[in-house]
Amino acid sequence: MSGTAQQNAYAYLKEQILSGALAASVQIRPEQVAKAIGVSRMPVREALLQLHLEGLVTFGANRRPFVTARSPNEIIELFEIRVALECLAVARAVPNLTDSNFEALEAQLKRMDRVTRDRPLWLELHARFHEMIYAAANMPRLLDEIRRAQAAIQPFLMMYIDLYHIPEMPGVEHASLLQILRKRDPALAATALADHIRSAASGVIYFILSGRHSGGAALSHLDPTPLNMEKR
Amino acid sequence: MSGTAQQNAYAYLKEQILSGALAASVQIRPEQVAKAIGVSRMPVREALLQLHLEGLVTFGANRRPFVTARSPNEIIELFEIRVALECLAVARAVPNLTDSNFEALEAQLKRMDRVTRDRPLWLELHARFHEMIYAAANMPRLLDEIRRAQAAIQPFLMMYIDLYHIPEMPGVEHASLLQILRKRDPALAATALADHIRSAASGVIYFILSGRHSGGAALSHLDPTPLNMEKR
DNA sequence: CGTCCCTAAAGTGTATCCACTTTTTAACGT
DNA sequence: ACGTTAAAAAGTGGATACACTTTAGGGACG
Repeated sequence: MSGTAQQNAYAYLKEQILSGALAASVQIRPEQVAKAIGVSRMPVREALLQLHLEGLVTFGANRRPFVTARSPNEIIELFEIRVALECLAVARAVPNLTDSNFEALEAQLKRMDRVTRDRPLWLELHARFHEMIYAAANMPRLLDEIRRAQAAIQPFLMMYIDLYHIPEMPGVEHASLLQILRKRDPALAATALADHIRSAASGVIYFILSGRHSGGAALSHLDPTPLNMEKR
Repeated sequence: MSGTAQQNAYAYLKEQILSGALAASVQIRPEQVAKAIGVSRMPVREALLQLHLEGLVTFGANRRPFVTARSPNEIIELFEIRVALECLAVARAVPNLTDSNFEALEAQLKRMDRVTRDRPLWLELHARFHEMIYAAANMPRLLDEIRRAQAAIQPFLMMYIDLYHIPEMPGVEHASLLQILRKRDPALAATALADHIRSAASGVIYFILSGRHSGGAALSHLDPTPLNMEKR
């Protein structure tokens, strides 16, 4: 409810999409959204453009906006992009990590372990944990790209941990990752991180292929039902 | 002059920026642009948003749009991102390359060699040459990301080859890259490509640090002179 | 001569309106 | 009953208008 109308529209739509409230392939009706948050179509339009460029919204025939539907292949692709980018980031970060960085990372892990209910919060903390590492690489543009790739996958991560209650039995995996980072060996760190991401990837991808994802978000091959239920 | 006003505005601004006609750090005046191409501020606004998300435009204090100024560090960073992404792409592409793909690539190289004057055209053909390789990876999203990173660097490449007349004495480097790809060894291909990109990178970065870049595009530490010269 | 304030100019965000396109509905003839 | 087409409804892109913000100038005053 703060800031410009455009930011509101953007935040609203992004939340709806990332949380899975707006399922994949669903048509977005700018007018409806506009009415819902009390602005005109224009800021919604711009928010949609922005989301489009971030890959969360697709314009179908005749510029009608849909929630982007991702094929399993595209998700695999996004994970591979993440591996490439994040390995670069961690390799560059590792020589720069200070002791106080490690303290902060440990603290963040503890914070994550304390959260066992609130899955979105855990995901948020988890994303921050990784960003804290990458930040040491001093490559802001790279961080942007990583965030973009991450956002494109998030709805699926959300569904995945939501279904399997995964907030990770007190984060052994992350703790051991941290141990490896302490060795400050770029190649080793990159390998470990690649494994880490790929293990998450395989879980998510298996989950998606198994078709267990609910109405939350859907994949491209699922029915592209329109959003509005009134008057028909 | 075709398509929607927004596309025109986008194409116009992008051309101006990529060609270096609009120097870095220069303030963009939506109204001026609008008048210049005969549309209202609105499509220009959206084009700016789009360019912003592609990294070519930055919004300064109070949302005033500027041509993005890149520090030498950011350019280095972008090249490293390219290395990461394009190595992934080539590694995945190499096993899929067919004989007809190689024929097409050879043909493209010949086309490039024939162009010695028209630098922008050469750059265009060169970009396509690389894309032809990556296309075989069957990773469209990755291709997008590569294009984005590529576009962010292009103004500097343009200035660089423009100054040094580089359209490459008949492309030995690319020919030898192609020879390596023929071996269809992903790791080898990735290494070769990394070298290839880094060699371009070091040329561009040296050129930038040497301060020989003209008024075309400027770096962040250079004077942020406004664009409009009328009425002041 | 410098500094503060006040006004004017330029910019930005966005609501509204209109022109044009696409899609749906309805009607009609076969 | 079906397909075809005409009319209506719903969208979309874009121009204009307006409210609000920021920037720049220009005195008035110290």
